[in-house]
Order: sequence, then C-alpha cells, then structure tokens
Amino acid sequence: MEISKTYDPKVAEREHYKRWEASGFFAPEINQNADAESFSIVIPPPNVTGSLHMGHALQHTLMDTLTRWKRMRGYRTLFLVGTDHAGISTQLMVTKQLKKDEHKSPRDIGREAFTAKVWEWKKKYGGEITRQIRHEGLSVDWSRERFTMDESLSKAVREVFVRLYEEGSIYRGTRIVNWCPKDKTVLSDLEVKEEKAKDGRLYYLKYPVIDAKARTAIWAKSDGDNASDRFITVATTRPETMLGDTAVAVNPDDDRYKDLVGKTIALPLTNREIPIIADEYVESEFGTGAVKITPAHDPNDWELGERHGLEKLVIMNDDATMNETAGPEFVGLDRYVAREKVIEKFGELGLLEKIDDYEVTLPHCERCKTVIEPLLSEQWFVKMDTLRDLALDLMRKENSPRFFPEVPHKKVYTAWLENLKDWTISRQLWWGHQIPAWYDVQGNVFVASSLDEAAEKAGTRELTQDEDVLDTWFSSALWPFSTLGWTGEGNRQAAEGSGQPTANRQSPTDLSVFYPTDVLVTGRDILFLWVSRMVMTGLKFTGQKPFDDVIIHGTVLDKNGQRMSKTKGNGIDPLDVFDKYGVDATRMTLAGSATGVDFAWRDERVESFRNFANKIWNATRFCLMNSEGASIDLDAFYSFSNTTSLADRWILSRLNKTAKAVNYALETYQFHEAVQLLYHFFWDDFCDWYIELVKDEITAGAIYAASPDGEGSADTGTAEPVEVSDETAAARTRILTVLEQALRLLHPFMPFLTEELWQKLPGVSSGMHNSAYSSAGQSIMLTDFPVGDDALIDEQAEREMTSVIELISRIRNIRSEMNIKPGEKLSVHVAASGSVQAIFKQNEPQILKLARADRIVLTEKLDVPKASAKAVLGGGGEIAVPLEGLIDFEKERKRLQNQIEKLDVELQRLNGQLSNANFVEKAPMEKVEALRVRQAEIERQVRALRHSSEVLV
RNA sequence: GCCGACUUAGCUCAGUGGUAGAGCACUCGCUUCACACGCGAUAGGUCACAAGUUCAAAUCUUGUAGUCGGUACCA
Repeated sequence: MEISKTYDPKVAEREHYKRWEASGFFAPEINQNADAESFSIVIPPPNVTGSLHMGHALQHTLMDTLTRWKRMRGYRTLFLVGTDHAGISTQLMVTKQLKKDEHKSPRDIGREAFTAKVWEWKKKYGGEITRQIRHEGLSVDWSRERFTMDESLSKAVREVFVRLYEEGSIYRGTRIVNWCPKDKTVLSDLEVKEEKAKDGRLYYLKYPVIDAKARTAIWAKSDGDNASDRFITVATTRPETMLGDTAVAVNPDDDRYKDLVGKTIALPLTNREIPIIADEYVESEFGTGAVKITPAHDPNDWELGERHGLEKLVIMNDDATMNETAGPEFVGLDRYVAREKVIEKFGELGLLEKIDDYEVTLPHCERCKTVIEPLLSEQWFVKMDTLRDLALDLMRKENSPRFFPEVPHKKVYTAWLENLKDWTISRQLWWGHQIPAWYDVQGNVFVASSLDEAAEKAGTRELTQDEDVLDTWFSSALWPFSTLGWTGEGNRQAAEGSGQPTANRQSPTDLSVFYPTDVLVTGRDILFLWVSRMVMTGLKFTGQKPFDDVIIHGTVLDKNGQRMSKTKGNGIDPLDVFDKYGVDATRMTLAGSATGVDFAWRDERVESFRNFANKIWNATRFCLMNSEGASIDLDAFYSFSNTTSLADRWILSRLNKTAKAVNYALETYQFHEAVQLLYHFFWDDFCDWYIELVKDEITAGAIYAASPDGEGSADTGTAEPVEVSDETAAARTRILTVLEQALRLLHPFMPFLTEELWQKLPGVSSGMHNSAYSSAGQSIMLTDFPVGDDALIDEQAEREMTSVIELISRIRNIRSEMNIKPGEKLSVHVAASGSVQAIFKQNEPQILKLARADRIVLTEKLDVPKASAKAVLGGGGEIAVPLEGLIDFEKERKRLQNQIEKLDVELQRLNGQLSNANFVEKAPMEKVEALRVRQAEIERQVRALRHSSEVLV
C-alpha cells in the first residue's frame, strides 16, 4: 500500500465529511437500538452574519468531541445546529450594503422591501458560517438545521410572548431606557458596556434662587442683579441636560440648604421656574450637595421625579439632537454641541462656577460603541420576578444547572439572578420577530399569535401591528425547545403544516426524546444574556430545565495575553490555522486547554499537535508496511493477554488504563486531561516503547529493498509476496489491534486523521461498530468506544516493564554521557535479584536492541574491570558497562557524583522527616513506612554509587 | 465601590495536604531501514510575597502586591 511519509490533513478533510454527512451518520436515526439512551447538545447559534472565530472553534470542538464520544458509546445522539438572525448586526450590514449599492436607506424602500432584502442577503451570504462548521468536522445533524426566524421558531416566539402578556409578565411602559442614538433603538442593560470616558469633566453651574420678594423683580429685569443674592450650585457631567431640569434636589438633613427647600430657582437659559426639593437620594458629601433633576434623561432623576410628581421634559430627539423643548437657541444641535453652548452661555451669564476634571464611566452601545443616551421612551418589558424565582429555585434545590467549572460561575449566575431587573424586549428595528401586538384606531392594544386572533379579540380588522421587533435574545432564550418542535400547547398540529422547508424533518417526538438537552457549551459573556434566560423560559414553558450541565469555556487570547478583537486586529482566524496545521491538530490544541481557563494562543502548540498527527500517521504507516498476513482481531488479542510477552501484556494494560481514564476525563469534562492521556499513551507508550520492543517480531521476514530513488524504501507491495510465519502474523495482529483501539480513542478529538487511517487497516468492517450501528456503512465514528477492561489491566506487567525501561534508560545514559558512538556495541553486566534477572532474561533481545548492546551478563554480584561505567537500579540492582579504552575516568566520576548529589537532596529531606518525632507519631503509619522504605533504597543507591566512584581512583 | 479569578521552568500552561509536571524553546549526541513534524541524553523551579493552621503547605486560612475579569454607582 502506497502511503506518504508525512500526513497531509487536506486529503482526509476533503473526503470524509461528505461521506459522513451523506450517509446520515450525524443524524440520530442512524441509531437502530430502540432502547438507546439519548444524548443531545444544541449549538449556541452563531450570528448568521458571523464568520468563525477561535471562540467558536473552541466551543465547537468541545461539543463535537462529546457528541462523537457519546455516539460511539451507543447513545442516540443529536448535535443540533443552526444560526441566529442577529437583529442589529444583520440589519446594520444590510443597511450598509443598501446604501452602497442603491444609495438608499431602509426608510426609503420601506419595511417590506427591506426585510425582503435581508432574507435575500441571508440566502446569499448566510451560509458562510455553516460551511465553516462543516470544515471543522462537526457531527451536527444538518437535516435538523434551524434558524431563529424559521416559521416554527417564530411561532414559538409569538406563543411565549402571548402567554407572558396574558399573565401580566409582559407589559408596555414608559421608562428611561438605554438609547443608542446611532442605531436608533433601545438596548437592554446587558447590551450596554461601561467604559471610562477620555475627558470626563464635572461642571459646576450656579442657579439663581428666587425668594418671594425677588420674584417680581427677576422677571422684570434682565441683568439679574436684583433677582436674588443667593445661588444654588449644582454639579453635572452632562450640562446640556439642564435644559430639561424640572427641580433641584438636596438632602433633607443638609443644613446648608434647609431654608431653601420649598423655594424655587430661575432656571437659566429657559424661562422656567423650578422647585428646590428635599430627597434622601441626594448625598450631601458629593459635589455641592445639590443635584439638578432631569427626569426624562436620567434613570435616578426619573425615579425621584416619580416620587415628587415632577414634570418630565424630553429635550432630545432619537438621534441625540436637541428638540424644540430645549429652546429655540438649541433646537437641532447635537448633544455635544449643545453642551458647549450651554457652558458658553453660563460663562457669559457669570453662572459657571468652575469645571473640574472628573473620571466618569459612560455606557456605550455594544455594537457601534456610541455613547448611550438615557431616554424616556415607551417600550415593551418582561417582568422578571416569577421567571427569576424559577431559575433560583432550581439552583437552590437541585444545584442545577451544574457549571463546569463551578467556581466562579455558580455564584456569579446566582447573584445576577437575585438582582435581576425588568428586561427591555422591544427594539426599533425591522429585522426580527415583529411584536405580536396590534392596535385599533383608538390605540387599544390586542396581543395575539396572529392578526386573525387579534382581529377576533378586537372585533375589527382595522388593526396596525406594533412596529417594533423583539430583542434577538428573546428568541435565543427559547432555542433548546423551540428547535425541537415546541410550538406551545395546543399548537403542535398547526406547526406540522407550517410550511417548514421540506429538508427539515419535523419529528413530533424530538422534544420528548432530546429535551432536556444534556450539556450546554458556551462562553462567559453570554451567561446572563443567554444561559440564564434559557433556564427561565425552559422551566416556564416546558416545565423542565433545558440542560443539566453548562460548560463555560475560557477565552482564547492572542500570544500576548490580550483579548482578540477586530479593532485591535489581533485575531487569529481558525481557517488559517486549519490550513496551516490541519483541523485535527487545531482541535487537539483547543481541547487541550484546561476547561474554563483563558489561554494565550501559540502557534507552537498547534505545531506540536500537527507533529502528533504526523506521528500517528507514521506509526500507522509502519504497522501497515508490516501487516501482511495479519488483520485486526480483538478476540485473539484478548486471549493472548495471559500468555504473550511482557511487552504485549504491558501495552494491553496501558491501553485499558488509558481508555478508562479517558472516559472518566470526558465524563467530568476534563478535555485537556483526555488529550494529555492520549498524547502520552500514543507517543510514549505505543510509539517509543511498544513499537520498538516488538519491531523485530513484526518485521521478521519482511524484505526492505533499498530504493534507488530514496522513496518508498519499505515496500512490500512491489516485491515478491513475503512468507509470513504464524508468529509474525500474530504479532502483527496484536500491534494492529492495539493501534485500532487507540485510533478509536483518538477519534472524538481527531476525526479526520483517525477515519483516514482506520479505513486503511486490514480487517476493519462495520462488524466493529457499536451494535446500534451494525448495518451502517463502515466508519470509525460508529465503532464502539473503548471503555477499558479491568481484567486487562496488569499491574505486574507494568512494574516489570518499568524495570526494563529503567535498565535501558540507564545504559542509554551511560552511552550518551560517555560519548559512545551509536555503532559501538556494548556488553552490559547486571546484578539483580533472581526475579528481576528473570525479567531481563526474558526480554533480552529487546534490551540488547534498544540499548545497542551485544551481550548482557546477569549475575548476583558485579564482577567487572575497573574501567567500567556504572549505575544503580531500583530494587537493589546495579549495572556496569566495561569501557576499556573508552572511559574517561574524570567524566565518569563526575557523572556518578552528579547522581549521588541528586539522591542526596532527597535523602536529606527523608532523614529530616523521619527523625522528627512528631511526624513519626502523627503521620499515618503507611506513610511513615513508605518513607522508611524509600530511605533505605536511596541509602543503598548512594552507597553503591559512592563505592563505584571510589574504585575508579 | 463591591465580587471574583489568576500569579508554578526562558515561554505557554497542567497539577496536588506527603519526592514539582507537560509542550515548546535551550544544551549535547544521532541521516539507527515508521516518522528530522524524528530518535536518544541532559539542563532548567524558595510553585508572587508575608503570617497562620498542620507532624507535613506549592496545595488550606488570612493579609499584601501585581495582572485580568465581572458588576454597580457616579450630580
């Protein structure tokens, strides 16, 4: 079989995914075991406008690894995929394009035409992210792909809205909201980011106080001199809002202002007279202790205004320019221009006391970074109290969902729920789920799932639907059940005939089979925005939690530990990494990071996994070059476990231990642990030791023709068929069988490479599948995942192999330190106990080969020439390599001294501990005993090394 | 302000109440017939600092410093 010397990931990545998908391997229907347990994961739907970034790649890798693992374990597995309509992002993108292509705004073409354009855009470009998901190798069920604006999901949205409205949890109200003047929509608190302002200032404005006497005078005269001799100074960071002030507030206990409460001031730049009021909210220590109150433009002021029945003057338009109410001098000015002008005017009037530098954090629009303007506006809200209690009760009573890692997310999640405020759900956009509320000509509102229902309620069809759409997260909150066919009670039948695209299977049992889902994998940043809301709506509308476990993965940082961001331009494109190192190596890198911990991206790390992939490739290549006469045979392997060589018993033990540990690691979501286990099993145990130990056995009889062109040097295909003895064939079968099991263990992490290699192994068939998939086309992804068999874990074999490895390592150390040429063969003298001698005797050929020795002399006591290099073995052994003429005595003494020193450090510590009466008395007996044994062993080794060193002189 | 996390080898990171680990980089030696994306052998750490608990602390507690997050308020 021709097989290249280095692994080219692209070949495997091109072929296998298509076949897996076309063969229906990803769909749960592939599982033919009617009793199979189900396992389901829903993807956090990426924005339809988005393209793959490292955060996706990380969470996708974890989800797919779990899915492939569970599938191989025989679960009826669903990894549900889909995308999010991403209201603001998508609308912005299409708006931009519209402007560029047609020089038109959405308003120019109207709502219907605009949304049609967005759908067009989605059709054309929305597939980018799903193509990338295929590239990643995700075993998602494309036949169940969903989009948050699919008819069935939209129906669920309307259903939920209507139900919440009918029970009073959704209401329409006028509140101070977070307004983005650029996107011209309201935002929820979670879509607002606080950032420090570059040049924050605190402006001190003097307001003239009017008393009864001055009242008449002030309006009569314009110079203000006689108006009053008193001023009250307020401090503000947003002076332009003074145009909407309707009061000045002071603390009721503030002696400075006690006599002023109840009086009024003449609000400069306006002709309004506003009261001075007292309210506990004001802190006397801050600023001047007097606060200007602008109820329509500040949330705290609004509340205070409510308490005192103040007028609420809106002085801005929705683009943050000033409106008529701000006064003729200001109308039309941008808020910042107006600010300058207000300050200028105050200066002219002598009413500007001072301006201080002041650090201030301002809310910014998460999307466009514009400074948010708190604005009085009528919006739709969800009352969160009952929903919150559902989620809190679940956490308190059942500790659910379980977070991985639990610290700090459980606490953060709980604390956030406890302080939950109402959720602003309306958005002034066209792209999204239009709010299912209709108004009649009188302005009465009718909330219903459809116009027909609303008309029925209203008794007229002269209705206008609410212009706004819902927050994108409103539909995402329903994702775990809306994607599985939930359309609300009594609505299921309607959903069946809802014009769902025919490619989508709408199985009425999906919800019952796959809900609740098993585990959610997502990032920290959407814990509140998404995770908590899914819990709340899930409990509310299905009566069940949406998932058991939540894995919160870390953030992939750039190589300097900085967050990747578009503006910094420090992002690493997963597709570039795929291209350079292969998907499997990238997946291993991502899965190899500790769960929940941020990590700095290093190409070197991927490179090492690329090398690992190549190692697997070459190990397999070697096995295939020596596979004549053999084929994978698990039964034979099991039956050999008691009779074959140490190497065989050992690798079998290592394999089964690794399998057990990998399963445990995955059960506890310790992906990095599984990656480490597999890496070391494959590279160290299998390649460095097992292959080397059995190499002679499996290559026996093979002809390696030196190839003239230097390629395909080992080629059994073109030579005469080689006679293979039964023993050789059996050894080949054993190594192939171990390899096959190892590939299965690796498959959830490295799907492409393992499929590519597995298909090449002799004797693979769908007979190796988990019984749930017995009639499917053969693929490693359907094989039974090894779980590890205790009966095949052989501690004695592992101990014995440790001795052999130690012996070989000691000899290699001598070779290397003494600069023995590789071609030079040594004879090795070993003094050891009878049982250890027997082990070495049995494995003599392998020891000779790996230590590059031609003779091994086993004795009770060493009897060697002075010109020998020596070393000690654990358990009382000693070795010597006669090096007549080759030895450098000085060097050898140094080498021995070095080893003595190292042992001595440990010995000192042991002696110290064991001479401590407290330790011997209070520490557990077995611990003390273990240290004593260790002490004796080291003392013996040190003695032996000292002796060796002395005889050199 | 409040809450939290982190600080371990040159770098990136695992880990644990009882002998400190990996990958990469470094040093030395190898074209040994699967692999130089390789093989073999070294070197490298007061586990941020201080106190406490304990027979025993890098690990638990408290404090300090630095780094990074989250969140609230800000007239």
